[in-house]
Amino acid sequence: MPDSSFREIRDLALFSQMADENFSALMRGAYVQNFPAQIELITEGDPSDFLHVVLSGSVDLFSAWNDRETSLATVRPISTFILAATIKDAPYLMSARTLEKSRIALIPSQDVRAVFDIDGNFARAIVTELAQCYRSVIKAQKDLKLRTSLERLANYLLRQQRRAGGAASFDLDFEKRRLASVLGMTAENLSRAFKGLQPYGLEVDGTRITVTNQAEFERFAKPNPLIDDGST
Amino acid sequence: MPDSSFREIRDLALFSQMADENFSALMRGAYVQNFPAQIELITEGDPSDFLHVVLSGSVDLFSAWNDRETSLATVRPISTFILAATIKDAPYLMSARTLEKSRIALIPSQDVRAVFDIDGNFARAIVTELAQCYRSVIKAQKDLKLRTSLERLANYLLRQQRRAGGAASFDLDFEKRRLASVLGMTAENLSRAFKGLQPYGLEVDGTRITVTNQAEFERFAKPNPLIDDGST
DNA sequence: TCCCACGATTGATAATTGTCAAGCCAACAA
DNA sequence: TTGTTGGCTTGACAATTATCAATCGTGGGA
Repeated sequence: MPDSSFREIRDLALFSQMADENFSALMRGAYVQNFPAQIELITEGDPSDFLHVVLSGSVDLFSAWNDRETSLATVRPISTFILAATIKDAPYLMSARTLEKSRIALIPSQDVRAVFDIDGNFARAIVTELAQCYRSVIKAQKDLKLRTSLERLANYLLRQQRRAGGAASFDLDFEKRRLASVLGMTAENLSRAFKGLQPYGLEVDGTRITVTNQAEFERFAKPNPLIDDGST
Repeated sequence: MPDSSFREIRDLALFSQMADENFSALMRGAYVQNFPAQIELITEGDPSDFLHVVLSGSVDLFSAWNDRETSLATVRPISTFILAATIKDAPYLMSARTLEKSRIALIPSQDVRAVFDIDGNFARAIVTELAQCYRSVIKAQKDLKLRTSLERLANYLLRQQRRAGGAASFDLDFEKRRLASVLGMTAENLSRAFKGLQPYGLEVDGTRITVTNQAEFERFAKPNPLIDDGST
């Protein structure tokens, strides 16, 4: 594994506090690979052989049942995914595919579990990471169960606006069909939802979004830190 | 804290492997309390002062937004809740209320975090617990996004049937209005959903459920271990 | 015993969301 | 340039789900 990737991973909160020798042990069995877009990295139900770290690009976590499919999350650099499956030595609950050309580090799950057993700092870092993940999913759950699709879209846009720096105009960071899936609706419905938000101060031009009336838009969206704040 | 409660808690996977002295330290600040039914134990948004352990009775975890409310989970003995908030020292994402007369142990979050920092076994146990919780929520998410309400109900009934021992007849373990909320639908819809499942081999008499045609019912429900299995 | 409270059910209706088919448009390759 | 592809949009329609109002039934409490 090249030194630069090594450094990037070491700097992750998950790995930064562990003992040098344990980190080295983890990296010995690890390797970095470049994947083109639209490659299925893992398939739900498979045993969790590797902990994955997205170094560049982006990865879609999705799941299918009975001919239906839904996106559950997007993983962006630098972060890991399927940590829970790795720790529990349980099958993946989600499939993963690259959204674009991506560089991914693969760390054998076995090694992760072994180091987890002997390195308290690593174990504690994992706790923090898992607690964070858990709370994110709970928020997503509340978003889904408490809001209509129009409200989910409005709040998604506010979150995206904030991530993009807070300006009135910003770009969507992925294609609308996937956004629809993430928000739990069809692409057609998303299209109509964008229209439905215009009366509340939204303008859409392709992938370019402009909030023309921030106050009115927020009055409609009613964002809530216990659902929409990424940090807590 | 009475010895019996002490023992029950000690036997939980979360606490069973930690050092005696650390467990004692945790228990010193803890106390057990009896609550009547319908008491709000915690409120979302509040700081997480205590890790809760349900010793008897049951607790509903729910959340509200914009005058709507939804049940996210039910906690039954013997298990803990709001572990993630405690660990992260972050506000509760859900409110909790007793569904019936319940005995709850309260362990100061501060103590939990302190012991977590010094006891590797405790930290590892927390990881396992959090990973389990995380995967449960992911399954719930998939259930919500991939299935219609009829399908969610059918699969819920199959899970409940299994929990109850697998016999064709079994009882619902809580009132229908709450079941509706858990399944993400209205009580009226649930009522109709029960009717809608009759053609697939289901009989309902009040709280008594009978699967009259197991094969046909499962053919409709299409249960999937990656959504419906509690263990993995 | 009767009455009340409360959850469950039902019917009527409306809102929301999904499905299907067609058309639009920009990107891209021949 | 032309043709093709794929994503996005639109319209018409159907299915699903929610809302509102009324009723039913059961289990306490007076």
